[in-house]
Amino acid sequence: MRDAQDELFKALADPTRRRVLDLLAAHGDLTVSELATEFPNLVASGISKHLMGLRAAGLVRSTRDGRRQIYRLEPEAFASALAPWLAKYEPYWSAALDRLRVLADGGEPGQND
Amino acid sequence: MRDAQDELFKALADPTRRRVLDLLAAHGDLTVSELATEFPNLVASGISKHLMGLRAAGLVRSTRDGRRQIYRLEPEAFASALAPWLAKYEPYWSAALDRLRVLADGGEPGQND
DNA sequence: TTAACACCTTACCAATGGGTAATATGTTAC
DNA sequence: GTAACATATTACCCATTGGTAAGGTGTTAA
Repeated sequence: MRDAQDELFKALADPTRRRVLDLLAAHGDLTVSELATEFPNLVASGISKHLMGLRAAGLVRSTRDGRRQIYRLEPEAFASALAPWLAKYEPYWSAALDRLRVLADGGEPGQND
Repeated sequence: MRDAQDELFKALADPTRRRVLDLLAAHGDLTVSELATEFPNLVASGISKHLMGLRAAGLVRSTRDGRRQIYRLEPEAFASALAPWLAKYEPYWSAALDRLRVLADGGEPGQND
């Protein structure tokens, strides 16, 4: 685990892991099985491996509940790895983000993507 | 080029490419040779390959000046791929970014990282 | 205590990716 | 025109990675 920023972007490189993070960000706590139902084209051990990766990167944390393992986002680690990089590029993304927010205010409510 | 967001995060996964983007964001226009001097442990064709990758992802653009190739950031593509993802996680990073900004105001001036 | 369950771990495979070396292409300088 | 230059392209190597399959560990239920 050399650099947190490195770990973060390596974790974000895979669409499955990004989706896992999305789900955890949206729903809070989720078990492995609950996550697995969102990836029907993937075998259980595949999910597990991705979760291990995210845990190794410090982006998620897991606790045990009986025979189930509950995963949740680790917001501080996530944010503290991301923020310095974001700060460098703020002039580039801030305007685009503002435009998105305006669209979201005027448009139909619901999930964005 | 299936998804712009996918291309973006795949491009950001490599530290060399992130550094190239950093340099372009900081200095504006740079030739391949100028970029190459920042990576003494890398052979010229290696840089070229990374630049091709960034160009394929639409994150940089290149123009010709005689026998030199000038690369620059493509801010709109960069921002428009990043913004929707950022919006989803805004609650997570915004506080950390605020803290960074406060530190930057009170601390010594210079490059952040 | 035995069976089903939830998840992890390991072994293995094919594909991708970052790196170099060598070769091509186009451009300025001589 | 020929040589040096700047960059791109190709071929190749090795490490990493995403995926599956199979087996292991601990836990609840019967």
